[in-house]
Amino acid sequence: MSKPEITERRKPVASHGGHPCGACPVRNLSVCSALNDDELAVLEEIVSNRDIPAHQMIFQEGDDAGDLFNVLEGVVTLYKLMPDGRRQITGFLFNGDFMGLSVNGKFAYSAESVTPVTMCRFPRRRLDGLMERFPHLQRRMMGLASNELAAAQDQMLLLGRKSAKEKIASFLLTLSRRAAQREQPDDPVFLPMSRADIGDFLGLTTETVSRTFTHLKSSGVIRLLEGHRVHLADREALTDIAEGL
Amino acid sequence: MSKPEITERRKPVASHGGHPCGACPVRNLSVCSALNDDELAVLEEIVSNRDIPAHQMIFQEGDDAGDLFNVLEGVVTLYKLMPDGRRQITGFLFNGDFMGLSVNGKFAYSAESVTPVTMCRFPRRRLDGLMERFPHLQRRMMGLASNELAAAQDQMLLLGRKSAKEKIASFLLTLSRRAAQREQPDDPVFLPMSRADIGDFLGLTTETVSRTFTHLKSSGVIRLLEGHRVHLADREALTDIAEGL
DNA sequence: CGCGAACGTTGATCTGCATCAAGGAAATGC
DNA sequence: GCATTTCCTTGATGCAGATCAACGTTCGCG
Repeated sequence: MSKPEITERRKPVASHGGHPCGACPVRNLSVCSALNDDELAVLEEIVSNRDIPAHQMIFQEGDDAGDLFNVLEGVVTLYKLMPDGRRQITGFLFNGDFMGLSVNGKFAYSAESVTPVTMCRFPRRRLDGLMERFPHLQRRMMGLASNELAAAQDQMLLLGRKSAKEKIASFLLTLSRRAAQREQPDDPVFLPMSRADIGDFLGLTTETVSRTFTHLKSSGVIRLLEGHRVHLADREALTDIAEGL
Repeated sequence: MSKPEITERRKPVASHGGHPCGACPVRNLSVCSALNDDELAVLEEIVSNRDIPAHQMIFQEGDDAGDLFNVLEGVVTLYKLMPDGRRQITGFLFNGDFMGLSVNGKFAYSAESVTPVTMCRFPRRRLDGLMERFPHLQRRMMGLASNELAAAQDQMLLLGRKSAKEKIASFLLTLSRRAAQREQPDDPVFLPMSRADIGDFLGLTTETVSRTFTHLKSSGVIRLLEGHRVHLADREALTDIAEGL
């Protein structure tokens, strides 16, 4: 395959019992965790899957937000651009994470795959219908929105008031904690994104990100490993740094 | 009264028809706009009012988030603190604005009055009950959360990627637009908060805020008026500055 | 496997904003 | 209405991180 393409997989009609959503790898991480098996079967009626290669645009700021997405596998960035190309990444999404909250029916940010990604997709109108039927689904959505908002506020504190060192330390710890929540290894932290991406998330340049990693490494707090992984050698020191102590 | 105190006004039992919520100054700005008169009467059962003097703490990060609040009059800041005292203001609230979204039943930020404030207060548990009964109320809450999230993302772009001048220009325009939404004058923009507050919102120091105002003033883009007001003399120029053009 | 491009690191220099300092204006309290 | 405090502005100086530049390393692809 020379030209990467987005693959649409209309889910196979459930024929012999085993249905995708029930076997979903992120079933108890995401929205779906609010639903029991019967309800999940209803959800499955409106869901379709998508495979996306690395470094592909998923949607753009301002696009009609007809769909909501759930990341099953891989990493996604959400970001905003200024006319001159300055970029602010507002979040990295991992498996189980949800995206698509919109304002006036338009996406408020763009989304791009960092690695190859598998997602599932819900038409917004249909999902709204389900929320009317299943109030706990709506509760769950509200909870997710609240969490996102709290994360956004932490990020504002980071961007507005932390030094480069504090930013990198906070970033590593946040990734580690989120991995733990997904029941994935939280120590060698997986950093699939580029230095430029990290910079655009933390309000720094590539060079400063790189220098700061080097500095934390030579002070023995972290160790850079093969395959985009970072070992948090001294987690306590890292926590202190992150909080400015 | 030498020592300022928070006044709790248990609403008067509706006796002769005219009920506070129906006459609420922010009725069609806030959550309540989702409700018709009958539903509003139910809401009124669980609501109580509070008057708070200027520069008073309303709640603190980590407090049990038993209540939700709606600002009727005055200005409130939401903020986060670092152990060494660095502060990031995550938002300014005006009349009609809502606060109290929480994570794990705790407030994720502190709230403080900037001016004297009148608020109404809903016990969270009771409001949750109402949301089950009135799905459009839940929808409305979701909409408010989405808007807040979009605003938070704009603020991340501002904090991470904009210069001091761009930050101040964006700030003034945002305040102007929000005033218009509340059907208040959007041109002489009202800035009741201190330079220090503005700095802590924009990730700048007091001095830089002051210098940047002076600079915008001497380039004729704004005019500083009496009574914490700013006239946007050249709104187009301000817009261009805000977007980095 | 070997070539080219993208990515990462490191160094030298520059600059926007922070910090330090001090005087002026405007609230606040008696 | 005067004193005191707090806030705002302006100036001088310093520094964290940006920018500019160059080289090493990794990865995708033929």
